[in-house]
Amino acid sequence: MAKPPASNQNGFPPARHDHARCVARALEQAEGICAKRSAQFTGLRRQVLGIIWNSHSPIGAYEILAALSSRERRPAPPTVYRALEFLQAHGLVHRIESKNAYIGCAHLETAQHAGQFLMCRACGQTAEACDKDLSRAIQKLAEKSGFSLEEQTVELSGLCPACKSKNRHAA
Amino acid sequence: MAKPPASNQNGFPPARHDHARCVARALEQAEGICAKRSAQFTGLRRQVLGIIWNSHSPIGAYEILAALSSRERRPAPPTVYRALEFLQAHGLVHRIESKNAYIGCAHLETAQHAGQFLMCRACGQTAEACDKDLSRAIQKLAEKSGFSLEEQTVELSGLCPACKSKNRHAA
DNA sequence: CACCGTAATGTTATACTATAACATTAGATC
DNA sequence: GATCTAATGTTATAGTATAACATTACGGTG
Repeated sequence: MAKPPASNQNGFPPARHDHARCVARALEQAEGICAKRSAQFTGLRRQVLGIIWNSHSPIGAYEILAALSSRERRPAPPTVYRALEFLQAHGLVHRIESKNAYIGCAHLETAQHAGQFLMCRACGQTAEACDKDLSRAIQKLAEKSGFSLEEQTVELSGLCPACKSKNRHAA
Repeated sequence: MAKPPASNQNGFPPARHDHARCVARALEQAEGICAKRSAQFTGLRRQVLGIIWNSHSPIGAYEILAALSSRERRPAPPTVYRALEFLQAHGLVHRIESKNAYIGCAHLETAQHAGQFLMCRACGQTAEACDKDLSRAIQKLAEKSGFSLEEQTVELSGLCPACKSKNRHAA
């Protein structure tokens, strides 16, 4: 059994952690998930997922495109968007609507779920929460409104613990 | 004292309601709010707000631009985006991130607040909620994570009560 | 193994969303 | 009415996303 991913209880990764493990773990899990569904986890898709997992901050489609490019190879936008579509469909990445950007799913063990994101405006690091109480409150609001809930976007912006304390120490 | 805006308890406007009253009320309140802050509620800004309030569905910037255009007058995008910027800054409209679109604020009496939106995927109608329990759950999640919350995006998509019952009768 | 059909990727063009930078006009203040 | 600032106009361009069609790679079948 693989060790759990490096992260504090608060969902934000420690400032210094073995990030290679985060990436390797995500790719492994993705591979397993795709195999189970006989979905093709192709080289391109793996590469894009790797690029996305390169950091814990959401990354834009055109940044991915740039990372994918080299002297010999210069893919066009649809290449990236199609890979993203696949990865999103299988719950391997989430789209951050308020940033037009994409981030790797941090809860691959939880089948199809709507993410709740805590995004630091200073360092960009983004934690994915899966808060029961929050989910329940959303579900209740929907019920109360006679609304049949299908999808949800919950994106919270502010300062992560690390940047908050940095700020405090500064002026 | 003006009558409250037409709406069911669930936040969605009744299928048939005196929509002219919604618009008039929004414009009046906006006028008051701007006056209080000595912000200029110019003709253009009033016109854009009126276009946005023309329906209870979010509207895109370029749709607003089209509505603003005529044979004699054909404004450029910045005209609309600047008006939107002003209206957002004063809490008169909200941006719906997941749709790149804008909707009139339905809670002008509540000073600067983050909206919670219930968006019908069938008819587009969007209700703005201000759910205490949901807000509390979000705040709690932030605290638990040591996160200093500044802004939030909560956008729920699904079927509104009316479309839900229509769907049930069909099929 | 050769064939076929489908899924994936490549390629070109274009649509949609948003802003930078500078010019002009309109309003407030004195 | 001169002057200063806020608002709007104008031109150009950046950034995000998809449509449509061509080609390639892959899995199954005879």
